[in-house]
Amino acid sequence: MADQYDPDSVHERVVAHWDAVDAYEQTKDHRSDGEDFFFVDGPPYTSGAAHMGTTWNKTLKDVYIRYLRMQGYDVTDRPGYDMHGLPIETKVEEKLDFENKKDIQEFGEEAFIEECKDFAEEQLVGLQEDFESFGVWMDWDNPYKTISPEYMEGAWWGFSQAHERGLVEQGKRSISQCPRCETAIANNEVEYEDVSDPSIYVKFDLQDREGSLVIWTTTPWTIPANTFVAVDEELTYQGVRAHKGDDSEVLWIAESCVEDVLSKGRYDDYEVIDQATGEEMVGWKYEHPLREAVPDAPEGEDALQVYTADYVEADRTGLVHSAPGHGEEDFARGEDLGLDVFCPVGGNGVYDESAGAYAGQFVKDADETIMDDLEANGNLLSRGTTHHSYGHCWRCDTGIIQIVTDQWFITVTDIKDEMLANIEDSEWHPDWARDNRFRDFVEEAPDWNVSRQRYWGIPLPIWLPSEARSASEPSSGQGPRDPVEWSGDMDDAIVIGDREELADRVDQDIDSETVDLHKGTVDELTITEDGVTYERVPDVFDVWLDSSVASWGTLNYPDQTEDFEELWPADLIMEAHDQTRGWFWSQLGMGTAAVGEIPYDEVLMHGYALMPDGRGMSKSKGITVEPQEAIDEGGADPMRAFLLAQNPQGEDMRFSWEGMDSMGRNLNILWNVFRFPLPYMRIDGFDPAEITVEDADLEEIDEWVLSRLQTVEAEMTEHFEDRRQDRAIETLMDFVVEDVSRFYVQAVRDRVWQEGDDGSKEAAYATLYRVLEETVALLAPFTPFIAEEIYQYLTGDAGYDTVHMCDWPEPDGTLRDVGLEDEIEVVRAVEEAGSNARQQAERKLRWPVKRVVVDVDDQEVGGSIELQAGLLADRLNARSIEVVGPEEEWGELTYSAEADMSKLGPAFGDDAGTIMNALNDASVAEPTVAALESAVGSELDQGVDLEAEMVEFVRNTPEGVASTEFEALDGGGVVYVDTTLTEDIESEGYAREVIRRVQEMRKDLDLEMDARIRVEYEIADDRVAELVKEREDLIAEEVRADAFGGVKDGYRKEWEIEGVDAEIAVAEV
RNA sequence: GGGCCAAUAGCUCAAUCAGGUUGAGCGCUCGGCUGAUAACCGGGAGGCUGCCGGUUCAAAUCCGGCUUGGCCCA
Repeated sequence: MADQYDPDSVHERVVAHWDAVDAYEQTKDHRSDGEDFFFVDGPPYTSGAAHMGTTWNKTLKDVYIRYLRMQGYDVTDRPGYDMHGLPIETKVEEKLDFENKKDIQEFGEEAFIEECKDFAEEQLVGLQEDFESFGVWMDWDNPYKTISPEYMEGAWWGFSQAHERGLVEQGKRSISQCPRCETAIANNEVEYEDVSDPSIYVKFDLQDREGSLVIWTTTPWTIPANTFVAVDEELTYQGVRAHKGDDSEVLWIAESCVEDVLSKGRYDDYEVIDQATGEEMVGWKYEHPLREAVPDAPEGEDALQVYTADYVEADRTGLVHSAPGHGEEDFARGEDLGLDVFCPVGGNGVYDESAGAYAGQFVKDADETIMDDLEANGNLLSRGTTHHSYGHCWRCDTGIIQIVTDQWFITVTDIKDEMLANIEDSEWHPDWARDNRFRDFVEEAPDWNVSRQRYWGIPLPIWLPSEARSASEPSSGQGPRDPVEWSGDMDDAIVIGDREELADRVDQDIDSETVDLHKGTVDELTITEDGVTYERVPDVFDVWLDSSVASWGTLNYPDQTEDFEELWPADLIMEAHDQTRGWFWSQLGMGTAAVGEIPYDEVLMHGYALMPDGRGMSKSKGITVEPQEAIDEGGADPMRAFLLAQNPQGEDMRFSWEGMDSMGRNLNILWNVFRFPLPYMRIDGFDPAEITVEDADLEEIDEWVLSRLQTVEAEMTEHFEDRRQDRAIETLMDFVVEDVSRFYVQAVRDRVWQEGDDGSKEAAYATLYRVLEETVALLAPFTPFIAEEIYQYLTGDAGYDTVHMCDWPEPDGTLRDVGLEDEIEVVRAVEEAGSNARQQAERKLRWPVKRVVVDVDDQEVGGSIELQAGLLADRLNARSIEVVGPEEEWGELTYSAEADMSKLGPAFGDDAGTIMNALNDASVAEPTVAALESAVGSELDQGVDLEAEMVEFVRNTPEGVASTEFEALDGGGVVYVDTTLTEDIESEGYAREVIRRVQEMRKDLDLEMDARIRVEYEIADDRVAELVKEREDLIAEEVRADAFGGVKDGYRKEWEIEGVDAEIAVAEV
C-alpha cells in the first residue's frame, strides 16, 4: 500500500484492474435486470477537443449514471456525437484551402463529403479518448453517430412524421445568409461584432404632394428593394420647410427627430409648415429613389406607399425604409400587407439581373456606388459612417446579409400551444430555467428553417416532381419528357420516412441495409410514380435537426422498435444553459411535431465553465484551462471531485486550481484514514467477515460514527435526488475529514494500539472497516479511481470485482442514534473550548489536567456532558469532569469589578479614588451591584451607593484555572480547565514526554509496528528522573519495551525535555 | 437594445424563498502537536453583504433603479 496518495498511480492501477476484470461490462450486466432508466447523452460536436465545459458536462453525466446504477437501475448510457454541419465543412474547407462553394464543386461533392466524414471521425476518436481519460463510463464501443444510416433514418422518420401532421412546408422567408458559405444560417449561429457601416439619410420624393419622406439606413444595398416606408401610427410627423442657401425643400420627419435630421443635412434654417400622425400618412405615395438604376425595382398599386408597422421607433427619422425582400420584420409586415417580395440578391451576395445597373456586384461593394447615385439624383440628405454591432457567420466571420429565399420549414408556430403544454410535462433543475427562459423562448420561436444549401448533412428526404412523360408514351418507353413545375402543395411532394421505403420507391436498385444516405448517394435517386418523375431537393438539414432526434436516434428507431416502445421518452438529460435555445428546444420542437410529446422528463441545466477570474473561456483567444492540464496537475479524481463539488443547477462554474488541490487534500485525508488501521489489522489478522459491527462489542464512539454514517447516507441520497450532487460530495467530505479523521480516528488510536486479543480493538476495527467500506461506495460515483483502489484493498476477493457494482448504501435505522450524535456534538464543542483554555494556560495535551469544570446554561447540554464525561476526560486528558448545571453557580468563581472613573468621579468627588481602589480590590461571589456594595462597604467601613454603569464585572477564576466559552445544540456555557500541577500529574507528563521521544526514535529506526525494544534514559535533573521512573510501566506499555537499561550499541539521542537535558537510547530486542 | 441568472471575508460558497447580532471551508498569520507525518490541533486578523433609493421597529434577505459579469435573444 502506497504511503502517499498519488492520484496518477492510483489511476493507472485502477484502469489496469478495470481492464483485467471487465469492470464496466460487469457493472452493466449486474444491473441488466434492474428497472430501466433512459438517459440520453446530448452529443458533443466533433470539431475540436474536449474543453473544460464538456469535461464538466460528461463528469456530471458520469456521476449520475454511476449513482443510478448503484440504486439498481439499468441505465442507458450510449454516448453520442454530433458530426454533421457547417462548422466541420468550414474546417475542411480551411484544410483544403478552399475559398467558396465553387472550389467544393471542383473538388467533387462526394469527395468533399468523404473528407468531412474523415475529419469528424478523427475528432470523435480524440474526444472519446479525452472522456475516457477522466473515468467516464459510457458505452464507448457503441456510440451513436449522427452520420450513420440508422441515425439519419431517425431524422428522416421524425421529419416525415411532422410532414404527416402537415407541419412541413416550403416557403419564402427572410433568412440570415452567409454569402461565403452560400447558405442560410440559424439566428443562433449569428455572432454580433462591432463594425463600421455607412449611415445615410435618404429622401423619398412624395408623389401627390410637395416634399419627401426622410429615412435612415446603414445598408444602402437594400434600397433597390425598397417597397414601402413604415411609420408609427401614433407618432406625430412634421412637414418642415428646410433652407440651405437659396434653396429650400419640404421634408417629412418625426417631430422629435426634426432638429437632429436637419443638422445632419446641414440646413441653415427651417419652419414647420404641416403636421400629420403616422396613421394619417398611410397611403401617401412616393417615388423609388433608384428607379433609373434599377428599372425592375418594386412598383405597383400597393407598393411605394406609407404603411404603419410596430417596428418603428421615434429614432433617427421615425420613418423606416422597408424591403420585404431583405429584413425579417419587413418581410413579415410585407406579407401581412400582401406586397410582392423583391429580392435582387443571390445566395452569394451578388446582385442579379433584376438589380439593373448594379447587377453582378457584391452587395457590400455596391454601397458606395448606390450612395453616389443617390447623391447624384439629389436623394441623399446626408452620408456618414456609424459603429454598431452587426451579424457575422459564426464559422467564417463573414458579414451576413438578410435575403429572402426558398427554404423548408417545420411550422412549429402551428403547434406552439402544444409545445407550451408539453413543457409542463418536464421537470427542470433549476425550475426557473423552464418557467422563465425556456417558456419565453418557446413563445417567441418562429417557424423552424431546417434547410441548408450545403453538403455535409442529412439530405432532406423530399422528392419533388421534375418531369412527366407525355401521356401518349408507353409506360416502358424512354420517350421525350416534359419538365414539370411543383405546385408548391405538399400533397404533390414525396417525403420518405426510412430506408426501406426509400428502397421500395426509388427507380434505382438499392439495398436498404447498406445504402448510405448522404448527398452523394441519394442525389442520384429518383422516384417515378403515376408517370411523373421526382427528384430530391438538393438541400441538407440544419445540423440542429440532427441532434433533435437523439431521443429515438439513440435507440436506432425506426430501424429497431423494441427499445423505443420500452424506454422513450428520456428520463433525464443534462446540458449547459446555452442549450435552452439549442438542444432543449430542438428536441421539444421535433418531439412535439413528430410524436406530439416532449422527448424528456427531466432536465438538469448546468452552467458554463469559466476562467478562475470569471471570464468566459475562449479557445480562439487562448483563454482556457485545458482538462488535460488539470488532470496532469491535480489528477483525474481531484479534478472530478472539484467539478462535482460545483452547483450543477444553472450557475456558471469558475475553475479553481486551489479548489482542485483542496479536493486532492481531502482525498489524501481519506487515504490516510484508510491507511492508518491497515498495519494493525494485519498484525492482528483481522477478518472483516468474522467480526462485523453487528456482533462486535461496540463502544459508544463506534456507535456514534456509525450513526453519523447513516445520517450522511440519508443526506447524500436526498441531495442526489434533488440533483445537487455538489451538496452530496460536500456532506461526504465533511464526514471523512471532520468526523472520521479528526475525531473518530483520534479517539480510537489507543484502542488500536492495544496488544493481543482485545474486544474493544476488534470493535474499532469492525467499525472502521464498515465506515471505510461504505464511504468508498458513497464516493465511487464521484472519484471512481481512488474509491476502487481502497475498495479492492479492503474487500479483496470477498467483494465485487469493482466498487461500482455495489448498491448505494442505505441508512440502517438500527445503527442510527440522533441523541448520541447530539451528545458528541456537545463533547466536540467542549473539547474545542477546553483545548483553547489549555492553550491559554500553556499546558499541552500530553500533560494531564486535574479537572475540567463545565458550567452550562442548558439542561440538555449538561446532560450530554455528564453522559459523555469519560470520553471528554479522555479527549481533554483530564483526571475528572465536573458539570455545573444551569441553575447552579460554580462555588469557586469570584467576580471583581473595574471602576469607570468617568462615572465614579462626578458621583463621589474626593472619595472617588479610595472607592476605586476598594472596587478594584473587591472580589464577590456573584456579579451583582448589591454584592459589590457590601464588599466595598465592609472594606471602607461605610455604605456606598453604586450604580451598574459605574462598574464592569470581570470573572475571576481560581489560581491555575483557564476558561473559554462554547456553544452547542441550543445552549452553551463555559469550560474551566484546572491546570494545577501535582506530583502525579508531573510524573505522567514527563513520562509522556519520554514516550513521545522514544516513539520518534522507533520511527527513525524504521522498526516494525510490533517490534520489542530496550530503552535506556538518563535525565539531567534528579527530580524529573525520579518522576519518570515512577511511570516506567506506562512507558514500557506505550513503546513496547521489554526492559529498561542495558542498551549497548543502540540508537542514542540527546533531547531537551521541558528545559532539562536528557539522553535516550533504544535498541531492538 | 431586450430577457434570464449572478454579485456576501483574499478565494469558493452558505444564510435570501418565509426580514431579527451573518457564517463555513480554503488561503493568510501566530502558536501547538507528532507511530495518519506532504497529516493534525488551537488562536487571530480579515465584511459599509456591488452601488443608490424605498418599504419596515428592523433589510444580505422584500420592492425600484443603477453598475459589473455570464448566458440567451435582437
